[in-house]
Amino acid sequence: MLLATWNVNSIRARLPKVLGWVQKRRPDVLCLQEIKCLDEQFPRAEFEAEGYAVETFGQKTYNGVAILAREPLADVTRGFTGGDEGGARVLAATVGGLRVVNAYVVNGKEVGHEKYALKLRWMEALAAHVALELQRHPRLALLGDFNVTFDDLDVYDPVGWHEQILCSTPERQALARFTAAGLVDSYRQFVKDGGHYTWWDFRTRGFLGNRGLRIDHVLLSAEALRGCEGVEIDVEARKGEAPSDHAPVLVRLS
DNA sequence: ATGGCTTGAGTGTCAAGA
Repeated sequence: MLLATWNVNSIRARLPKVLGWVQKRRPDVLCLQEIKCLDEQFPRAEFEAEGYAVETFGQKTYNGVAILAREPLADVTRGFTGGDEGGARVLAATVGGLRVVNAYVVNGKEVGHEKYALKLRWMEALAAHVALELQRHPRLALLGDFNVTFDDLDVYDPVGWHEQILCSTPERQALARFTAAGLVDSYRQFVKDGGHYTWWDFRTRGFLGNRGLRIDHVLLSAEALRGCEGVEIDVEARKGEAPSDHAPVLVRLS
């Protein structure tokens, strides 16, 4: 099973890019973040025509997540207890015996901002939710845009980003709650060196100099990790006309 | 450089992203 996550920064603005990528890579499960539309505005028919089942949890203008899968999506849940404050950001479903939890973590704006406090609260509530999901579904993947780096290996300029948003100690501690609950950062099981990122700033043209951050993650339970054969950040998808500012992350599971 | 770029909303310019 090929499992993927991609913050597409508007599915309607990115439709040709995402459709072309799906045709090329044929992921079995694709989790999307920042679809930025209502459920009824999602280009469902275009993906169904490619053989995908589609579940969405959207809202007007901001946020919004979706799961596409080549097998039926069962036990679909939208949001979680304690997560309403952040908007439409978490969508879960079971596919092929794997519990898939698709998350778009609150950005937080800047350290100390009220949205930063919301981010930390929201992540704590999500950790509690995922712990419950893990009890019921030992084979689980929590994946998406976490808006947090694990450590300085995930940062192109650790001095410049020191204790800044996406890199602060409290955010990293909140991220560590997921690993403490038994989930593993699949990427680091395979890639031990730095310089591998999933997001690059539009404004500074960060992609040109690979000035990026690794903030999109695929976390796997021990049972799911046992079948993990490889990981990839598809930087090719960050190139070309009108790309998202994020690249997709893929994992191969047996 | 509270900037630079991109999107959505809505038709002038701001909010939000990370």
